[in-house]
Amino acid sequence: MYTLKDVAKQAGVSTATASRALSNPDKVNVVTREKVHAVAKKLGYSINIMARSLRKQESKTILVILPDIGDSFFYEIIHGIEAIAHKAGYSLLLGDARKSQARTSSFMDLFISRQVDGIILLTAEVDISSLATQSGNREMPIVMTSEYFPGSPYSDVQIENEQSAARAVQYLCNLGHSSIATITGPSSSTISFERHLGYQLALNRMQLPLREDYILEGNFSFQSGYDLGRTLLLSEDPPTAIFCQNDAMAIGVLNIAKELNVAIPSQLSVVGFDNIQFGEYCEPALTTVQQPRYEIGKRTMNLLLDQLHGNKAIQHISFPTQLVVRHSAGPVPI
Amino acid sequence: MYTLKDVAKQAGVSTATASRALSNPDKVNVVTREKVHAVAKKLGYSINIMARSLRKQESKTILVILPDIGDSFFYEIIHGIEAIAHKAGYSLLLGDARKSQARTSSFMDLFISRQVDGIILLTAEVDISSLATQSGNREMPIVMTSEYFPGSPYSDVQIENEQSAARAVQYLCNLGHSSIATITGPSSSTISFERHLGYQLALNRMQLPLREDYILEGNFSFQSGYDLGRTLLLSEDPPTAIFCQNDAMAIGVLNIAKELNVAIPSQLSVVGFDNIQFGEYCEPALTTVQQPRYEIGKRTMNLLLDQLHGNKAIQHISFPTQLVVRHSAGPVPI
DNA sequence: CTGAAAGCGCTTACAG
DNA sequence: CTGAAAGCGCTTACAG
Repeated sequence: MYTLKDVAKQAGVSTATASRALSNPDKVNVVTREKVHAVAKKLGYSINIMARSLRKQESKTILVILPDIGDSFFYEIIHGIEAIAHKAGYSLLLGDARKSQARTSSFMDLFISRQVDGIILLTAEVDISSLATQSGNREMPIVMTSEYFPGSPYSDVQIENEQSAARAVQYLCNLGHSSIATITGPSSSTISFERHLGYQLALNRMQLPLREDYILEGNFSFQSGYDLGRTLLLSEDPPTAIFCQNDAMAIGVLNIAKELNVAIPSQLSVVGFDNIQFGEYCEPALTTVQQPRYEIGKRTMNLLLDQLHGNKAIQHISFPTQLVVRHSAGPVPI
Repeated sequence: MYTLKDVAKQAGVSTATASRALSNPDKVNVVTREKVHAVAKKLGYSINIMARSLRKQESKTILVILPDIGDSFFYEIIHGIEAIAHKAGYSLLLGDARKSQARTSSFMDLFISRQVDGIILLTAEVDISSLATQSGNREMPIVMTSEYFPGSPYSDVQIENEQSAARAVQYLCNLGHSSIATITGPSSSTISFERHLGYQLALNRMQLPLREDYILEGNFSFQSGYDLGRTLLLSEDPPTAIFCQNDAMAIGVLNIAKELNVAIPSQLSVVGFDNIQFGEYCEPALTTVQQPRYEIGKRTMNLLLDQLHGNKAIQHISFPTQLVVRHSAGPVPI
């Protein structure tokens, strides 16, 4: 393993010059520069970025905190983040929120403080105040996406949750449904709250009553969709349509419906939210709401970059969505 | 942001002692130690690991290279790796192989050299020789899993691919099938090769002929299963069963079968491999081969730890699997 | 355009 | 048990 010192010596220059030749080419005479480059290449020299980071007091690393590293919903977002980050010379460090919580001492504590120049939060399930404290009053650039805090002091990029949900429910109304139930996310989730607002809005617009027994709180998991779907289908007055606040729950509903021999979409219509890959391969393929996840990721990282470059203004961005009509929703049964 | 120097000063000791109190508690007088700890806590001090890494010449970081960061197949393995790594004080850095390839200069080049104490390869799609060169003859501890090179110079942990595939195909035979096709992975894949050996073995055992037209090469993607499934189903003499070398392709077959109105399992039996989460929610639920992914991940990291601790012996570990019988395979149609 | 020197925040022989 | 000092591999004012 060669160091800058080796390169400098072989090139017959000081380490200062070698460093400049490699990192600030135009501050160095062209012939010197080329000599250094040649030697570096010959030796297979590669910089020790820990040393550089230590010296420059920046890690060129972004911490991305996800709710669950196993949930594929986030990957397109991450790819978007990565695309921009890479162009700007930043690397990504992926952190699992559940662990971060538990490991206040080791994980957060360690990473937050110095290893990381900024943070992207894909979850609201972090102790944001401890996060602030940990970073020792040094203001850590933070951007949230996918989830956020109401009245958040951080920039965030979201989708139009309310309108999107309203449009999905409206779609069911247009198919003739008037008994439309909903399975929401956990009450702690802001986006769930907003999507539920959309559900209410659509019903309102159609002058349909809000029925308590048609509003069930899930937790965004397949299992909760399955369980609550059963509750709805076995109730005295089952709905003819269910709007699920995410696809995993919608797929859960599809499964329990199948089990109970409730035909979809002829007897029950189901609409999801997110457009995860699997929804396309469901039986029947899931009608759902598509978010521009890659774009969201890119935008999120760009916002963070802004902050990293000293722009303090906090921004709230909202992307529109699209209803993806497939085969899990149809006309109301007669 | 406080440094060790601040802690030392406030505690009235040298930085050497402060450092020892924090990292090597028993090398320090108990009262001194506690004073240091108290100050550290009061100040919210957290170590700058870049400085430590630079000084100790170790990063306490493991690079995990995956074929595709979006493929959820790998997450349980990663969780297993993480569990052991964390206990041993290591962090994980996730790398996407496609990018690593393309970015020989930035990604690999940078990470391989010093940021990382060891590497876990979940793919064979890396230029292993460049990897060796990049690491500058310093022998980098490497363990492979999920995929490997035949006659690999690295330790690896695998599953019994051949036996597992043979058992799956045997299961189809036992259901009365004799027209059993297979959709394999790419020919460059060692595990695909082994699974195919298992297919051949089972057919052989049952004295069934190997038909060239029943052996199609896919690439482990949903789409290839879909496409090749169509080829098989529309052929003159379609098989009554298809063994797919992974679940994504099996689900592709399920979908095209549905489209072509081929009933599963009454007209066509399908068996997959891997037991990805989605297979359980398919219609019908997928019969497949279950690998102990979490255990595999743990074992892999343990092997790497061995090497990190100086144990040079290379080991090849093989885990058994289990056939998960669900509803995508049934008796041969009469 | 180039170099000597200081310093980023740690750890660790070496003395005492 | 404790401290002074060197050093990990860089970068960057400061001089020249």
